[in-house]
Amino acid sequence: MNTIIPIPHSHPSVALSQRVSLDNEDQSHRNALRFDQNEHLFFQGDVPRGVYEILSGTVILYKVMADGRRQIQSFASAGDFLAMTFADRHDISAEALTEVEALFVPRAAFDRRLQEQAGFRRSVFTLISKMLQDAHEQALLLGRKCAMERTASFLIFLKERFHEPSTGFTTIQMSRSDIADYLGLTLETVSRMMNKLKRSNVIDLPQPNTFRILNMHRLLALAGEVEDADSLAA
Amino acid sequence: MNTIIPIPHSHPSVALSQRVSLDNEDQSHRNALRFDQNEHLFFQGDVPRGVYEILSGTVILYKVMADGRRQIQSFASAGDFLAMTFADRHDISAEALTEVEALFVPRAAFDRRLQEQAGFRRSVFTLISKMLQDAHEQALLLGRKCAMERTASFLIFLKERFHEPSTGFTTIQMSRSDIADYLGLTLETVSRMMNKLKRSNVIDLPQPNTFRILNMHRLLALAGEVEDADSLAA
DNA sequence: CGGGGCGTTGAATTAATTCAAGGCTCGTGG
DNA sequence: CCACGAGCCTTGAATTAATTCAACGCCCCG
Repeated sequence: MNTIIPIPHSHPSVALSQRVSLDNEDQSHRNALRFDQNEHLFFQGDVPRGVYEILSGTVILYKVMADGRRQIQSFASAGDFLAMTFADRHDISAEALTEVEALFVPRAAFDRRLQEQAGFRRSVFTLISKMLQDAHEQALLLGRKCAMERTASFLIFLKERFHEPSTGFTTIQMSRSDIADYLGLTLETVSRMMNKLKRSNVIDLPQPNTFRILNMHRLLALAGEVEDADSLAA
Repeated sequence: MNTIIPIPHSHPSVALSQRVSLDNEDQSHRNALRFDQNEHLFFQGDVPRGVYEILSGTVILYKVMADGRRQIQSFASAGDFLAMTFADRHDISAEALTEVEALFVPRAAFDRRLQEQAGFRRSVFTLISKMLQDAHEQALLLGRKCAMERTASFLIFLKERFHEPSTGFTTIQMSRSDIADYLGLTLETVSRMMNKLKRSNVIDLPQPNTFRILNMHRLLALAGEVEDADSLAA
């Protein structure tokens, strides 16, 4: 999962061979699909055929450049719709970070629901509004925040999204390399920032993929969300 | 226009006092509005009341952090819809870069058109798809491209959007500071990159705000759009 | 003529990357 | 059962891309 994707734009044959689950499309529309970890739901460059509604698991959406540099756009999980595009090609790839269950809704059926169900249309619009706002927030992070601010912001995001009340901890589902490609940093920098937060007792990080926020106020300040001066960002 | 905005979230009273044009809202719905250069259509934090359809001019959409750092999200011009959000607050501010004419459509009227006109709904969805794709492209630029690649990408974007066939040149409507806040760089770096492109005859830059692409192939390579090795990026 | 706003350029500084080495964990096979 | 290797993660040192700080030039307007 952590290696550079060698094929920026999948050739149709390649894409098909890797997406065995999509064979189900033809058997029955609005089908439940299963994707293994690291399997792709679709590739940048593919022709969109319908919308995926995630039922369980986590998907990463990303873009790659010709030389392999990767930018992860977002993480999608239960309740999210993917590929709600009217473009003739997917501009991003979608890869299962964990095992994923999804509902596939062909474009025509999706269109019909938009037409006929006002409530559905409203919730889709709300979802898209949220996606755009997230994209704005991400642009601010990538364009204007330093490494520590990005990392702190990310940990807050993770907690809001993946916190497990039972243990009080949050599991980091993705590798340092994935985090780096989401935050526009290198994996070494991500590691350094996280361990710096650990050493300064802002977070508890018993394992590389499990953490707990010890000082939320401080973390918010470090994330640049509060008008607080020099905490320990430098 | 180039100074840091001192008020990240406008207080309602402040926002109203600056948006005199909005007084028209109550006189007649679906009203044509005029905004002077540097006037705001709305502020980050305002309650959205409807959608703006740009008829002429250019608008910048941006976010500011508590300490004044600014990230410009996008430029909107004729045909674009702004504030198509279902959130209860604007997450970004919209400022007229030039004199702007816009149509204001109250949210209820916009909803109705969405419900009743399939063609309108489709074109709105297509527009939103495009906005999301642009946001993805921007995230890739901000997260993974170096200063020269960002600058080259921006010049190509400007040309596609603002090229004037009559003169063969493209006018740069915004300041170096605006460009920097769009590209996640400093204004000095933007200036350096542009003049480097000028010195190497990739572009013609007779005035700071007017340019013409002399070597598109080279510029595309520098933008990271082509699998080309070391052009002169460094 | 003077001054403000923008843009350019150089020099010093710094934040983040790159390169390199080593450590931990887990699964597999001897 | 332990050894070994692969895959991640961490950490340090050197390097570099971009920023910061500073000065200056240009152009337009009062």
